[in-house]
Amino acid sequence: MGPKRQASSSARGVRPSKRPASGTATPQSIGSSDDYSEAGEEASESEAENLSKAVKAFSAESLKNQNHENRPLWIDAKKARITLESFSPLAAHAQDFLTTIAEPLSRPIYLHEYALTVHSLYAAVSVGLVPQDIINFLDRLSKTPLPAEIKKFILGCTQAFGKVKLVLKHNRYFLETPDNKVLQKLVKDEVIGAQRVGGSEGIITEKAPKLGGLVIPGTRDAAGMKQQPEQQEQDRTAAADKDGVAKEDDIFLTLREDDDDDDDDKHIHSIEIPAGGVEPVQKRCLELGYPVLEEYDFNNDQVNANLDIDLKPNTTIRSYQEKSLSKMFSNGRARSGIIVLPCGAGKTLVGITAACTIRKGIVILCTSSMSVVQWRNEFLKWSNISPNDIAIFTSDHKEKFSRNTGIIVSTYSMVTQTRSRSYDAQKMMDFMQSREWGLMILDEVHVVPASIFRKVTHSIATHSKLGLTATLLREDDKITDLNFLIGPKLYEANWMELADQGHIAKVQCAEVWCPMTTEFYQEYLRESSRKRALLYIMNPRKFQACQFLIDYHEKRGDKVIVFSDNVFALERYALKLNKAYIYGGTPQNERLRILENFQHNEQVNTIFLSKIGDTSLDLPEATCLIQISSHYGSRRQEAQRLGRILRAKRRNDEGFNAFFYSLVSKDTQEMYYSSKRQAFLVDQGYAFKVITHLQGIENLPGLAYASPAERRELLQEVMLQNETSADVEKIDDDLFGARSGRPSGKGGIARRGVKRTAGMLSELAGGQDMAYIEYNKSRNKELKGKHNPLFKKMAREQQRRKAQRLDG
DNA sequence: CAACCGGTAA
DNA sequence: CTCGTTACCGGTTG
Repeated sequence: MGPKRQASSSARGVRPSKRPASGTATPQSIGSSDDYSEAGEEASESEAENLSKAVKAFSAESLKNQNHENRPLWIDAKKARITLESFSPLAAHAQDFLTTIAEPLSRPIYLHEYALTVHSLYAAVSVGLVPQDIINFLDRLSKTPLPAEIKKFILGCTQAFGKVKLVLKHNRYFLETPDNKVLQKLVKDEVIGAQRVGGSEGIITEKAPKLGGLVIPGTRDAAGMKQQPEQQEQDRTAAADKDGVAKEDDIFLTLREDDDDDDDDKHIHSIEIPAGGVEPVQKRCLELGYPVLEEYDFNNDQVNANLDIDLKPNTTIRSYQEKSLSKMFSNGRARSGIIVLPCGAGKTLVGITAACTIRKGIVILCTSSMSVVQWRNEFLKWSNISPNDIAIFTSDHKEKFSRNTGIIVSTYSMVTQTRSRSYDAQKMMDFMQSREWGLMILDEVHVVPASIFRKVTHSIATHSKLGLTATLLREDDKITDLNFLIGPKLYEANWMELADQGHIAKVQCAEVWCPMTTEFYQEYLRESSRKRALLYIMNPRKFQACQFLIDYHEKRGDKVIVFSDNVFALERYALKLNKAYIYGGTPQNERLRILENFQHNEQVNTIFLSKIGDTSLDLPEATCLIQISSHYGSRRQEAQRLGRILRAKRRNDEGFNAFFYSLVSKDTQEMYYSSKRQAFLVDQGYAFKVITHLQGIENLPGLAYASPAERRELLQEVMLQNETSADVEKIDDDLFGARSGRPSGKGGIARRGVKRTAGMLSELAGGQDMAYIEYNKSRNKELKGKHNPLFKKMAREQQRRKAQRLDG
């Protein structure tokens, strides 16, 4: 807030007497903006004066003049926050604009809140907006005159943005700017000056290129309106006419005139930079306040071979996908940046369309080998690319495309491997590093720390980068550098809006409060934090709620997924309810079998998943999701999980077509985490209903843990589980310190015998473990067929897990 | 020899 | 703070 306070006090000194003539009818009586925003601290202003001003300002007459329903914005100058009345007739347009220039904070039903930040403005400028446009637009839509601080803020942080671009032309890097003064300044800088090619004489001046007609495949323009390709260039106009609302175009059109003004006599000044100097120069420019935009003039790239790829003729992309792509390609070049779309909204297709637009060599990086395969399949499904031109590069699959250019799909870990590589992998990496790529698609940007991207961008030369993600947030701050490592956020979709348009499912979210049973709560109060978690997860009332909900939704014909982060709880729940479950230790083929059954077998309507389901598991359609334990306060996980049911669109006629339950034990830590986790979804506009009692739960036949005796037994098991791990922990600390050599499967058992104190208890716990392996079989076996060494294998798995549990 | 499994480090 | 994942290596099998 520091700088902003300063800005406001200096604004008071200057005190602009009049709003700029923006041609609107807002009366001046409302007072200048700084009066308005500083009413609290300006002691000299008398209450009466303020009051009379306010009365005048809000009189029927002046409200009519202000045309206030066409002014849906409230702007808080001090916090740089913008509030949008989403019920306004102009809301749709305003929203497009706001998501471009500001960070959406919270978008519930009626009022949307946005924050103007340095980053958001950077992103806005990088998609081609001019600061004055931003100001004019805000001024046009704001209910009150645009505060001078905001104006100052916008101009202050955008004047240097977007001025400098890094362009790769004919295989050479150029630092490019329309402002010669800026370039002179940069050249004088010692770091940048030392890097440039051609000494002090090397400033190149040329006429700015006219925007070339570019058609993004899959859009309406591509389908038949090729005579007017310019329409595509300005996403604002595109957005305006796409929605079929032609009324309010005047705002956009007036802005556009300013834009097109003197395109003809603009010049571009540039210096050349060697490939090795890109990183230091980029860094230095950032320090100097001139963040470098990366753009790829792929249409004029004669050096790299063209890739033979196009979307299949009958594929059309959805409006928001088009919108996001138009931000990327709006000036006929490819901008690097990040596109944020909810899961199930077709991120892959956006990537594919981008690839079909650029049509050069392409690298795609994913988090798991599963999604590598998926990406390849999607490419074959949506585009006409020849299967020979798209190669997979993972540990167990090392292909090359047959012709001189193509697509490589790989994983982050494959590319950033620092340890020794296998011979084939090394050869493949050499190949990737030896050539130049047109586009690099970075999937699931949010799960990868910035350091990985740094490595990736260092090792592979690419003209442009496109990051894709559903939730651009992490609990740690490893994501912050992304703005400059990949590029600014180009587009962020509003989940609610997509749901309303029927692109993703409408979800009813509920938090179910389960009271702790007295016995469990007693122990909960006594125990330390580590054991507490198990107690509130294994709370019998929660179990019952889970059982009830599964029963209820299965009867409705829903497919139910139950999530539990805690593997112990996962096993216990699944076994008790006789459902199949998948966790990390479940072998690959078994996973597939279970998922297959879940998808097609009428008898299997519920599966239990560990954290494995968050990513890297291609879940079939589910319509109900129950969460019984989760990872502390991770908003990302919550969002990711919700995303798992967004694809479901069956039964569209009803109000909701998907359900999301979060089971929480009342009066425990879980309540706190839960509220933290929900923050993101609430900001996206999801309303969480709290359910304190599930109607009819008492009458459910076969309700588990209905008798005190059963509950006591469960408690005993849980406590035993606790003591086991706790004891081992202590002993480990005493004997070996934090990390001792890890014993392999058999060794673990042998070692257990050595530790006397733990021995007895582990033995007991072990026995119980075995008991539910048996149980488990009964269900998982039905699903998978008779003869199988799987039993042995699973038993081994269990042993291994147990050994690990004992170890750490 | 290719495909697959199990173990380990990160 | 635990869980899950991947790459790589070496061994077995058809």
